[in-house]
Amino acid sequence: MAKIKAAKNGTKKDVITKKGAVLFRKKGFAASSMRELADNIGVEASSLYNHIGSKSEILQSICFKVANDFNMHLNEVEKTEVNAVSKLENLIRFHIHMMLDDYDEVYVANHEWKQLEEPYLSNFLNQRKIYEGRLVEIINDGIKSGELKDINPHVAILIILSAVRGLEFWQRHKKNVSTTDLENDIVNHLLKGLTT
Amino acid sequence: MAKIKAAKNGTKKDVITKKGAVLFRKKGFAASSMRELADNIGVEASSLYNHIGSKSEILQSICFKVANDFNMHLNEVEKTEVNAVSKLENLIRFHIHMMLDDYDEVYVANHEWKQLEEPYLSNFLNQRKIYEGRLVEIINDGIKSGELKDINPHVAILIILSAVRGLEFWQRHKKNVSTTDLENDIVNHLLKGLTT
DNA sequence: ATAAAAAACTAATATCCGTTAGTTTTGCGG
DNA sequence: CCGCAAAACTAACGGATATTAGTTTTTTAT
Repeated sequence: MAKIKAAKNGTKKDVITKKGAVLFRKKGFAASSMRELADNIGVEASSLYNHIGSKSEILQSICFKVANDFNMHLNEVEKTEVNAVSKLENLIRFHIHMMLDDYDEVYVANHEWKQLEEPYLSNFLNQRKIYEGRLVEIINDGIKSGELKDINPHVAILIILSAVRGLEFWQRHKKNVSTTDLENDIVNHLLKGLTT
Repeated sequence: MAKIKAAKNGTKKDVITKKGAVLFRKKGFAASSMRELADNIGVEASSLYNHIGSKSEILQSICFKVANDFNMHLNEVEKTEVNAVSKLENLIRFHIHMMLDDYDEVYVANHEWKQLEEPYLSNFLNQRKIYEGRLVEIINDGIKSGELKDINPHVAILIILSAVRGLEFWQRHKKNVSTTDLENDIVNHLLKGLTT
């Protein structure tokens, strides 16, 4: 009946993946059915299989697209020749933008990666481990150069990544604060603290 | 066959709820089956219904027990007559302890509340909103008294709560850092910042 | 020891799930 | 306008799911 409308510069698989990200964010991957996803697109469930291989493949597309975006940006940051604090700030701002711009996809990658099947699960976790290791190295550089306090770099990364992830709760307050204010508040809090 | 062993000072429902928390944390609520939960306990799935009303009820027990623990502690903190920073530090340390001591339950309450059915879902979200509002008030007091920088209190709470939630990723590194060191690092980072 | 209560078991039901097969419709290039 | 490929449809599959009913076993209290 109704055909899947492919947005310009996007395949029909992309449409399914995007709608999947929205649905999986709202209800969770396991609690979302292919019939429900098809309904949201305006098509029968079986029709989806003309474009994708399986339900699991949708989740894979979402998770690895997000992981790749973060990896690519970190590559760029590492190339720049600035001090550690500048790199950190750059990364924090990128994470914030990803969280705000690709909300559904980032949310799903953060929350539903557990539902990935092997070997994708191991692959995903491994990529994350490596990513965090590279961030820890930046913190270590900052400590060596005296820019940063001598704290446990793993703890610092944990706090920074988690704090930014917390933006998933921000959708409610969106109206009251501008994105730039929000960004600056977060960077300031994480780098310079809360107390006077 | 094998009966459910009730731990001393706990009903059999408590045993099911605890095992449910572990299972739901590992696999997610929707992806966990009553048969699998029963297997973990060493019993047939139908036997569980002698002790609980439904699968959903297990999730409710977990989520509202956690919410209640946090509310009760906040009550105590609000009664104390100390400055805002002391209250904040107290709360941060409590969140850390809850995260480390009741890991499975807190994790499930944080991640699986979406699977609650109405009216429990609305009730849970409402409790959370009120809780965060009370935290915001503490931040506001701290700003008024000059203890805290003049930043958006909602953003501050967002960052603090999220950073502490990030401890769910800590289980891997547990071995390398003592709990007290971890606690102090987090409090310091959140209150005093990362830069020198 | 025995009766009552608690909690286990087996078996079954209706529903929903992802996915496949086979068929029909749609839309574009010639 | 025809033919072919893409993509929709209907129907069905086998399997898993939460839950119930009915029965038997186990524990508890007298």
